Amino acid sequence: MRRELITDTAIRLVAEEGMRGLTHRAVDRRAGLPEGSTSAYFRTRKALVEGFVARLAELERLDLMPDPDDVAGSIARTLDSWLVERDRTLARYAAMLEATHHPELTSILAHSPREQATALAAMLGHEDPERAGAHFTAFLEGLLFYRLVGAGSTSGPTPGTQESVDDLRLAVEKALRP
Amino acid sequence: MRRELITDTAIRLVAEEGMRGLTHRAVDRRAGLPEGSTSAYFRTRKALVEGFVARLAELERLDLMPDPDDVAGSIARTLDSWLVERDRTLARYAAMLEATHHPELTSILAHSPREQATALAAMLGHEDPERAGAHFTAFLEGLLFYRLVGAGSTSGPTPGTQESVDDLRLAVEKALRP
DNA sequence: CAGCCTCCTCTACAGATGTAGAAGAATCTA
DNA sequence: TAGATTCTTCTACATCTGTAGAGGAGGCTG
Repeated sequence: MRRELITDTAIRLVAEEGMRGLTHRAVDRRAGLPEGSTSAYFRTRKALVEGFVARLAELERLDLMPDPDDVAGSIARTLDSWLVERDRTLARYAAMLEATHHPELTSILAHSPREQATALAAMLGHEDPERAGAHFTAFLEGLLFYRLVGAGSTSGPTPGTQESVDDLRLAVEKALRP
Repeated sequence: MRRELITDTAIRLVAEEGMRGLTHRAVDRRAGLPEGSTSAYFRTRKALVEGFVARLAELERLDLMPDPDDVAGSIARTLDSWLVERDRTLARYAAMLEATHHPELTSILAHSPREQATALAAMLGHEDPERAGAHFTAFLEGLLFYRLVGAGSTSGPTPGTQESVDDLRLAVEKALRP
């Protein structure tokens, strides 16, 4: 339980201050724990990073498989929820960037929406489901990134509003067209 | 000139080790400069970060406006070149994430491909160029991110090859369809 | 009850980091 | 050439960070 308090705090810290802000003592302070606690649970920094990434993966292990009656709508709602959970999504980006030079994180992070997207594309009758799935995934990834940290973060509709969901749905619908 | 050596080294460092690896002394060592050099040119870490981001923006200030005779192809080639320039693009992602909690970086980074994308969408006869431009930009952003740090980084074609450009072109063509 | 085990807190310490200033080297100006 | 100005290197120091171990609090087992 202390363990989760620590990893959850780490996620918030990374979202707000970047990987650089993730230190044992900073987590202690932020979580209101006595100094040394984080260091006791995660002896090395590597362990702390892996712990926080694992927690992230655990929190995100919701399936992307959409409601067949409203594919675009349900995907749009999922995306919007990720925009609302800003901290978690930002922390995930930081973790993905980190995985670039620490390959062991890749396996922890892999929640592989790609296979799901491929399956989805096949389901919808694309001729090249493999590629279409990849492009579709890329598009979702891009929508999210664009709206959260890219140019769309200042200009787009406010996450959590109907307008935001509608905007996303329009984009998703377009991406789904074969 | 020493200044550029320092900022260019900083870009490489950030790409390879993340923001956490960006320290005055690390830059000195990496650039083969005597200890203290980076600290002399950029007295504070904030200055160092701003310096490296500014250099990044300077290097990327190439216009995205594509060849009208081969819109998809020229965009695909630009994207592929960004995949090839892996370090620079990774550093840009790190900088964008950093800008999330250091707003002053936003203005340095703003190279606004969005307006260009909007104009492009209008040119191609979209009914809602504003929105279509945003979606198009998001899609490009996503393609890049997906292939460089996302799931596509392990499975996609090798950047710099014809196959890579072709794959990107297919995606871009699709995104351009009204 | 005694002993044991787990969880937690505290403290220590070597090394890294941010920052600043002193002093030397190089270049320019007159 | 002499002096002034800028560029460069070196050094110092307070603080932060990663890491480890000693020991205490509390509960569980027999």
